[in-house]
Amino acid sequence: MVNDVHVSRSPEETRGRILAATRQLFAKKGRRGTTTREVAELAGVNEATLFRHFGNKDALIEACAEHYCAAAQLQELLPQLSGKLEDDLRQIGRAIRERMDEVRDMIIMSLSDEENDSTVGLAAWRGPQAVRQLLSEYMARRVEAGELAGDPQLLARFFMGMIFAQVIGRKKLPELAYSPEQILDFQIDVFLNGVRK
Amino acid sequence: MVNDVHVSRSPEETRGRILAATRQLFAKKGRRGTTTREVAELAGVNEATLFRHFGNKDALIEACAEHYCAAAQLQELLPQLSGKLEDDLRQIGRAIRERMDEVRDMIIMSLSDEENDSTVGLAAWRGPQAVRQLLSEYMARRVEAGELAGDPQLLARFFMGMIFAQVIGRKKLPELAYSPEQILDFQIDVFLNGVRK
DNA sequence: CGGTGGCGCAAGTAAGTACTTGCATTCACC
DNA sequence: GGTGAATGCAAGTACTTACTTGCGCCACCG
Repeated sequence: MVNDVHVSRSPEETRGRILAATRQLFAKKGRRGTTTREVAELAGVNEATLFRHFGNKDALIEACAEHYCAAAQLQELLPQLSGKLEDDLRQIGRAIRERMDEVRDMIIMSLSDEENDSTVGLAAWRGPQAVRQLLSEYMARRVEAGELAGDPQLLARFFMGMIFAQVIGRKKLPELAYSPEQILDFQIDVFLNGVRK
Repeated sequence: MVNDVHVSRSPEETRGRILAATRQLFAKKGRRGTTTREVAELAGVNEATLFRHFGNKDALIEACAEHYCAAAQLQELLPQLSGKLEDDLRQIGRAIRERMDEVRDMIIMSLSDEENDSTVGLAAWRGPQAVRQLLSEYMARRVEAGELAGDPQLLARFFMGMIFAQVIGRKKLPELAYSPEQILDFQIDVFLNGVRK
């Protein structure tokens, strides 16, 4: 017996562990800063196994981006909204924030990616893009109903930008004494009512 | 004569060219993705010269961060504001946007930096942090004057977040048919008046 | 005019890294 | 119980990269 840790792991599980480790490390150290050895070690597999699964490093990155950047589930959320604007926006905002939190690593990674049209870059932004499209349509409906004013595209972008800034900046700027939910409330409030007394 | 390009360049100029090249490449490819050879080539100097100036790669990065992340000049702007809230905010917003545009590369680089307390990370965020502090104080004054409502810290963070999202997302999301100035106008407008009709 | 300091150039070193290979081991399933 | 697929393991290859070194060239300054 060479290695005791050989306890009935399916190839799918192994694959998943490698992908998880890849995501984790790439987010911290970038595509070139991460070595296949590190990934294998963190995943608890042998480096050779990694290559047997994915062929080469680029394919691993591609698989990782594909795996973690599935289409957004906002589409499922939209039909079941209450109809009350403020509640809707809060639910949408929460969904977007959670989604962005999940792919935060990938987004940051894609920001500093050298090729602008790389697989990672495209995959990481596909989710947000789809969300923005849906959000634009939602805003357009609300504008048409006379509840909002302005260009729906701009409104959607602004709305997502608010959340984006919070998700990205959270780790770098000193912590505020507010929970994410409180901040979301504040954002919705400003978005809807403005700050002028 | 081995190399014709030896025409009276001061050491300071050489140093500056290396720093500029460093910034440019690091922004695109990250700290590990960039090689000293590339930097030297882009700067038009020999690789050995680079090491003679900075010693090693880390010191080069440090010098680069230090060089391009001097304290913000918002402090100079504040005293000469008109006093009219909307105009003030527009001027402040413009200054912040321009400043963030300048250090955008460094910020992105610091986002994906492995060590959270690295020199680069700290230096790149020093500017924004200082700005946020000043902005908080400005907001506090306006709240005290009864012109704004809410926690000044939150207001400042929100304000900067708006601009941050625009600066960062500009290159990745499909272009909008608005100029940066128009978008700033829109942002100020939303910030001040809200979007509810 | 002589020296000194900044630089180019070429070659080299040591370490890291992507990726391969051959073999032993274990587990699942027939 | 035997077979095959998935994996661990160790060693190795070819390449890149940070960094060094020794040398000669040239501009400038006294």
